[in-house]
Amino acid sequence: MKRFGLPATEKLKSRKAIDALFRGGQRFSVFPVLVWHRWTAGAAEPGLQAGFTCSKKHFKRAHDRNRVKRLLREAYRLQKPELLEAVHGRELHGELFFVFVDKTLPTFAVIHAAVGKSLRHLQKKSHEVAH
RNA sequence: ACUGCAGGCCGCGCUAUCGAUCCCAAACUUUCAGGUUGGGGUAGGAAAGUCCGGACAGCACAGGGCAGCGCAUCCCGCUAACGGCGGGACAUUCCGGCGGCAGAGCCGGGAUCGAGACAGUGCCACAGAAAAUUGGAGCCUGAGCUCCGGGGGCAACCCCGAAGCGUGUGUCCGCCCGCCUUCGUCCGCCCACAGGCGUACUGCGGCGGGGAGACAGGGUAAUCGUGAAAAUGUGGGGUAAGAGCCCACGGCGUUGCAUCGGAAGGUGCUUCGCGGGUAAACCUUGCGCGCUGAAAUGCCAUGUAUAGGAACAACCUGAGGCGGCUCGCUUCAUUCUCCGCAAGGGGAAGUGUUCCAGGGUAGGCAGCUUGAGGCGGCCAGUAAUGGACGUCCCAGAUAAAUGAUAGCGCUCUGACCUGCCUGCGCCCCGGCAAAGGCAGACAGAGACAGAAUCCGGCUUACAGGCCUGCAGUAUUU
RNA sequence: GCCGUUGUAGCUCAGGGGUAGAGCACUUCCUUGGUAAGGAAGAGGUCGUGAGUUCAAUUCUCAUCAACGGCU
Repeated sequence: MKRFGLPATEKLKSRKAIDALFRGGQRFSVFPVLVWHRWTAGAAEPGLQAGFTCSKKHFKRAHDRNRVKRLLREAYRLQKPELLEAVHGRELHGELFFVFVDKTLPTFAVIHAAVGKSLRHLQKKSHEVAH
């Protein structure tokens, strides 16, 4: 498997799963990113599924929303392997959702830093869940 | 060369690393399927707005009426179709140039939701007499009514006064009778008054004309501060005053004829008329329009209520009428006919059994990308566009791919720096130099914007660049 | 993706061709020992934006921008 790949199976796509995550999941914020997460212990297929979004209120143009989501996805893709290893070791299934909450178009550096920090935080959270 | 207008076109590139998705191939694990490796493809001119027109799909469809919606100069053409596009013309209007005293006219370019205001209805604030068969002021007329007196002066004229309007306007003359009556006035007498008597004066009275005035009535539409707009303009005649009332020359519309044009329409003569504007007010005329939309539609998986469909069975919706009465025809009522209304047409209806399906769930497949397709030159055409030929397959996602980072290049911009060229000017005459051009360095910027069934248009957004045509300005030849 | 509605004062809304209004809020004054209530006066508008029709547009037409709602 590619170390930095992000195939469709690692994306959170089911409408039901997303609704459940927003209803029953936990969240924390590393500005300008808001992260929702939910963990299932002892899952048959351990792994991660992630989704990315931003508000239509803050970005009117579809072109700008696409840009924000691409940056989020790219930052996640490049920094996730560490977390993924930890998750596989503890036999967890994690559902993540990254929401961009700022109103101005960001640079890649800002996104990269925020996502990296939130992923380290997530690793701590997964550790708590496993024990 | 610059500026302006109109039209058309392009709308960043390359490399490396790490990814996403679709297609093809290979081997691997293997139940479907999945990942791995290799190769190839992957956003626009507007993908946007969703304003028109279609393709495609489902449903509906006896034939009309009303309503509703849309279109609107003429001719020809293009297109699958259009409210779109191309060419030419007409009308209105704007701009520039020529022309010229001013104009007429000519040339070039732009804009136009450009049918109808002699079918009807409505509206036109404020102001103004009046906003569409109007009548205030003014002007003219006017039967009858009121008034036109006195004084000075030779006279011209001056002064005071009538009616009336209103605060200074406006103010007569002729004739007849000068007779009759004694109406009027003055004086005297009788007398409380009424009345009577006497005397004198005036010219009373009648007729005709003129002037002034108020008002009933009538005529008139030339003038009237307005207003966006005031009833065809100018001149003459005409009249009590006036008026297209009449005439001449015009303006606008219209009838007919002639002529030019294929037509809209133009020109000339002629007939009749001259009651404004507004139809992006209602409306009228002509033409066109079934409805819903890929979340359409078909299929698979899951499948418990029993709303639905089909087949079969027998009693076949309810009420009424007719006949040849176990049956048939017909009327009314309820319901459906998938945007409205009324009529009308068509179909169906209750019960049981069996089968299909099915409240829900929100997964998958097809539709889904080969098409009014792209590219290339050729041919036809002024062009829109069409034709044949060759060649290519060129996005297909679905919490939604087409990207991220770094470097190099390209284009544009510059209160800066360096070099070179031209050299307005200054002076010590070979130096300094405004402004401009070229090259380099540095810095900044690279717009508008992201497919969602697919096409044709329209509209809107857009850094920068390129091309074509026309006009103007300057310079050179 | 498709369909529709609404933009008027700080807020909530009228006005549907002829000088832009109401309620609340705001400012000043009166009243009160003071505040509220009450009374009097006042200020505040590119009628979302741009074109057009008209003598005249908040109103009619077209385009555009924004907000909101519905279909599933």
